[in-house]
Amino acid sequence: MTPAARRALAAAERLFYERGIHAVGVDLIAAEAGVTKKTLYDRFGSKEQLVVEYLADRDERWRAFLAPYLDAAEGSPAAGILAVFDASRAWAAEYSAKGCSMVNAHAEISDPAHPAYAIIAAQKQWMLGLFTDLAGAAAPGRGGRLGRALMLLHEGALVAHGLEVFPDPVGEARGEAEALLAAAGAEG
Amino acid sequence: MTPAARRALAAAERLFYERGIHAVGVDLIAAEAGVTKKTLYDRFGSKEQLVVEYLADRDERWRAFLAPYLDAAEGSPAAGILAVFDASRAWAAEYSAKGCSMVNAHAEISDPAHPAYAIIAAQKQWMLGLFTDLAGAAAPGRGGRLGRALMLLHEGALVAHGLEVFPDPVGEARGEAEALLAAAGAEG
DNA sequence: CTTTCACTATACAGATCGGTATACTTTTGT
DNA sequence: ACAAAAGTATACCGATCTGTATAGTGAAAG
Repeated sequence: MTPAARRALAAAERLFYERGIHAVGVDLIAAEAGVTKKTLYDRFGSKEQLVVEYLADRDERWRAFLAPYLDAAEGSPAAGILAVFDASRAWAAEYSAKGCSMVNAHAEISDPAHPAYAIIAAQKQWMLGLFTDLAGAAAPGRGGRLGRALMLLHEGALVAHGLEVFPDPVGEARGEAEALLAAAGAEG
Repeated sequence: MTPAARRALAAAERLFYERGIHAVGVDLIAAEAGVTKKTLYDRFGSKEQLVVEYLADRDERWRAFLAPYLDAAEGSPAAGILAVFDASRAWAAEYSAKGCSMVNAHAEISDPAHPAYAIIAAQKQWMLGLFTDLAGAAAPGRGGRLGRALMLLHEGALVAHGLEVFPDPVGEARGEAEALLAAAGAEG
C-alpha cells in the first residue's frame, strides 16, 4: 500500500467509524487524508471497496490487539476467556467509543450481496468460534452453550459501552463470565 | 395524526429500519407512502423530525407489545424477567430482523445534540431500569448486578439475532437468564 | 535517459439529496 | 353553504453525492 493510500484508509476508518458510512463522502475522506480524489480512486476503485478495506483492516487490528492477551493465558482456557474480556475492555476504552464497527456497519448495509456482509459475518463467526473453543476446553461437553452465553455477554457489553448504558460494561461482562466459568466447573 | 401522515410514518419506519436512515431519501418515503413531499413536510417539518418520530413510535410499540407479557407474570418478578425475554423473542422474530432499531440508529448519528439521541438513551435506560427493578424484587440486594447482567444478555441477543450469529439467540439468552435467577436464589 | 508510477490540482458529469414554491382539488367541521 | 384543513401534482432550488477527465509534477527504476 502506497503512503497516500495508507493515509486515505486511515482517514476513511476514522470517519466511517465516528460518523457512519453513508454520512461520509469521498471528498471529505480525500480532504482529511490530504489526498486527491484521483489518487483515492486509483488506489481503491470505489467507495464500496474502501468500506470493505475499512472493516477488514479494523478486524485485523483487533485480532492483533487480542493475540498477546491470549498468549499470556498460556494454555489455560478459562484464563483465555477472561483474557478476551480484558482485551475487549482495553480496546473499547481506546478505540471503540461508538461500539462495534461490524454491528454499526451492518446497520447501514441492506444488501446481503454487499461484499462487506461476508466480512461482518466472518468476524462474528470467528469470535463465536473462539469462545466455544475456549469454553469447550475449559468445561468439556459444555463448550457450545457456554460459548454462546459468553458471546451474548460480549456483544451486549460492546453495545452497552457504545451507548453508555452504564459504566464499564465490559468489566461487568467479565465478572459474569467468571461466574459462568465457576458454575460450569471450569478447570483453571 | 392524519391518514397521510400515518402512511408516511409507516413507510419511513419500514424503510429506515430495513435500509438505514441515511440511505433512505424523503422522495422515496413519499413515493412508497403514496403521499406528496409537500404533505410530508406539512406534517413533519423535516426528515430529522421523521427520524425522531420513527424511533419514538417504535419504542412505544415495543412497550405496548411487552406489557401483556409482563401482566401475565402477575407479581412474580422472576417470571417477569423471563417474560421480557419471551416478548423479545416474539418481537425479534416478527419485527426485528435487523436487530435493535435504537442501536442501528445510534450507529448513524454522530451528533449527541441530535434529538434522536435522547430517545435512544432513554429507551436503554428504561430497559435497564426494568431489569434492575425486577431483579431487585426477585433477589433482594442483588438487583443492580443481576439487572446489568440481564441487560447485557438481552442486548447481546438482539445483536446476535440481527447478525444471525447463531439460531435463536433470544431463546438462548432466556436460558442463561433462568440460570442466573436460580444461582441468585430468586423467589418464584 | 526515458519510461513508469504515484501523486497534485482542477474541473466536470449526472444523479440524488433535503427542502420550498405554485396552483389546484378534496375532505371536513360548523 | 362555506371556510379551513388536508391533500395532489409538478416544478424547482442549491448543495452534495459518487465517479471521471484532463493536464501536469516529481521521483524512482531499467
